Amino acid sequence: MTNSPTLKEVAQRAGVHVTTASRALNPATSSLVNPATMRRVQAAARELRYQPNAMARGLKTARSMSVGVLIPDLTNPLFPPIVRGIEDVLAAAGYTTLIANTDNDPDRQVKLFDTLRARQVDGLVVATAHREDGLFIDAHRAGTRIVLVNRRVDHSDIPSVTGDDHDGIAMAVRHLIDLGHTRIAHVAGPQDTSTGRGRLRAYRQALDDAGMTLDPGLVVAAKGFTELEGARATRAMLDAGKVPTAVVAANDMIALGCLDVFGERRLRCPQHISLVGFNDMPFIDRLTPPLSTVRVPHYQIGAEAARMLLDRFGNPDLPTKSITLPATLVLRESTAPPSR
Amino acid sequence: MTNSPTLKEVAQRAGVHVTTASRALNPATSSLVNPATMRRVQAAARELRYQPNAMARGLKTARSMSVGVLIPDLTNPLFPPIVRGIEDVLAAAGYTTLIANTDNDPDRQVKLFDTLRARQVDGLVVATAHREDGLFIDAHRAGTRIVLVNRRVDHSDIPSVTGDDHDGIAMAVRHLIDLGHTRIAHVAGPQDTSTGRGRLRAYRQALDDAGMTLDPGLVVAAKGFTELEGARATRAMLDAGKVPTAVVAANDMIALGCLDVFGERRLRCPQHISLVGFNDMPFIDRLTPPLSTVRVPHYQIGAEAARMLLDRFGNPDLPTKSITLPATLVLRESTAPPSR
DNA sequence: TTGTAGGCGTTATCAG
DNA sequence: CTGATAACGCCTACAA
Repeated sequence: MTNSPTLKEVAQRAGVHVTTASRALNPATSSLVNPATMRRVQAAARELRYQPNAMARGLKTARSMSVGVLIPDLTNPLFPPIVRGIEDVLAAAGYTTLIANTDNDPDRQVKLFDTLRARQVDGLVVATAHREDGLFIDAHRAGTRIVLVNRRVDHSDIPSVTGDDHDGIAMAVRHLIDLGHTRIAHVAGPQDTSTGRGRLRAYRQALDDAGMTLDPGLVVAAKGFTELEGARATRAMLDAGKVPTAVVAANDMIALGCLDVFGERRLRCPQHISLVGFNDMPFIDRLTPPLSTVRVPHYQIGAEAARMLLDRFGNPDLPTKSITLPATLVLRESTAPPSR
Repeated sequence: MTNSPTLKEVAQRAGVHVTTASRALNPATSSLVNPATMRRVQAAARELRYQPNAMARGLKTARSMSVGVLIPDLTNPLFPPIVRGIEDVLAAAGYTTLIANTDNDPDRQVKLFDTLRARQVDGLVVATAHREDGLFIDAHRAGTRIVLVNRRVDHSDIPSVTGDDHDGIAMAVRHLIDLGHTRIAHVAGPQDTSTGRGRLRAYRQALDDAGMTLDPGLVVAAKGFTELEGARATRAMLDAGKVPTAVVAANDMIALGCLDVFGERRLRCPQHISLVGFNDMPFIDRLTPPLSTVRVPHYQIGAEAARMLLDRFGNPDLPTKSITLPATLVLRESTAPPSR
């Protein structure tokens, strides 16, 4: 951006040494400087619209005051609220957020991770972790500050903030049972993610708790949390002759895919078949029909993760913790008693 | 991130001087170095997972290899596609994107602008400009590299990439006229933005071109491109006793607000009243009813803006240009002939 | 082809 | 309270 004024110029204008100017402008050290000179320096800084050069400062202090955020894809409406939560908390603390889209591509993820390292980010918020993600396990072990959001890594003590998957699914299944459903299917998510796996387990357990036996044909797994994959998996189930009266989708994107297939097969929702999603992502309430789903407080997840990261900056030896935020069942119009 | 290896360490491991290591690792200068030593250096770099410190490099080269992006709010589904377009092009050129949300708050915008300046961004992509936006006019004049997306600034030669608002609205109005509508309203956007103003003008002109006289009561302006404001403005129009048979909304968010009010007033869309939005933002096709709207290629707008910025980095004296990308009318189920 | 010296803008550490 | 000096990690003349 052309030529930013430097501290030296501010100092000259104020008639003091660079060091003094530095001290005057730095809240932490400004108490050591004469109020009068302080005012002069601040005036000069204001007049020149001085902004300290973050790169120079970072080089000296070995802190970039920036945090990297790894997400699969910003255009998936699930993530912007999380990112906003992160940004709002971080910005208030003076940190800048660097967002990187991995597109679920491991190579890309490594590359982006390295770019972020090159930029000397002080820490990372990661929404793309897989259950056995060597990249983050190693980095965490090596001392990189990482907080996981949404998904966890198996057998690892990387701190994390997630929604209550287990309880969310339990409520969804319970709700369908209460409506009278007995053939409840699950279109699961990818099993190499903690969310995909955890929600499937929760579904199994919920049926078990209700004393219902599970029909393995009513469980299919999507290979990604996408509409297309949700549709593919649902089609596979239906094509195998398994027609449930209700479906619990592993997330809202997958539920969208279910809905697409219901349309193809002339299955009206909720008259012929009920559907529950997961996440309550933006705009899912305006679908036809408005989707019943499990709400997870995404903004708070992001905000909490950022706070956790900041805490760890302050005290690097803080014990690892994992926060689970409560889920809520949001009933709209995609669920109804089974038709006979 | 703990202690990144430095160039010095790489050099030591390879048994060469720092300078040589620097040259070996830098594509531009690597031709000056002995192939054998080059291999040694590269091996050492790989083993240490060396990443050049972007801050140190930036300090020396006076370029941060980063670009700031100013948007109102990431959770508005209009923006993620634009941001993705920007990021994809920029990342391919080795640039990092810094996203900042202004929330339409001028003070916040100034603050974020300064933060970005502090980070020494090499340029800016701005989606938040107002028609008379002193901040960007001044910055542009002072030599800051800026490209505007979506919105323009009046009487200014800041380069920009926008969708074809005029043609888009013209097609929408034409379509409604062709369906037989004669009482066509416009819920306009904020008039201090080029999009809000431009679309209103286009609406007027389109009526005029069709030889229809404009009923001033059928034009209301929202104070923001939001669902709430769209609803407020629509309510005001209806409360004034003006009931159109069709509405052209200044964008999809406003259209959402229109739909809300139609619901309140028991006006069925499209049976009783037709509606056309603008932007074709994600998920607007899954509404009840699926919204007819004007599609603007947002990803391409972002990508094109990034390319323009890169061009200007390469040649700072490039003449300013403004690119307009074509709009398309997307007909879905929110428009129908007027009922009698 | 490789090494030496200096400096980018800032702050930490001394000394005055 | 203020000033001098060095250093952060990298790059770029210039010299060898």
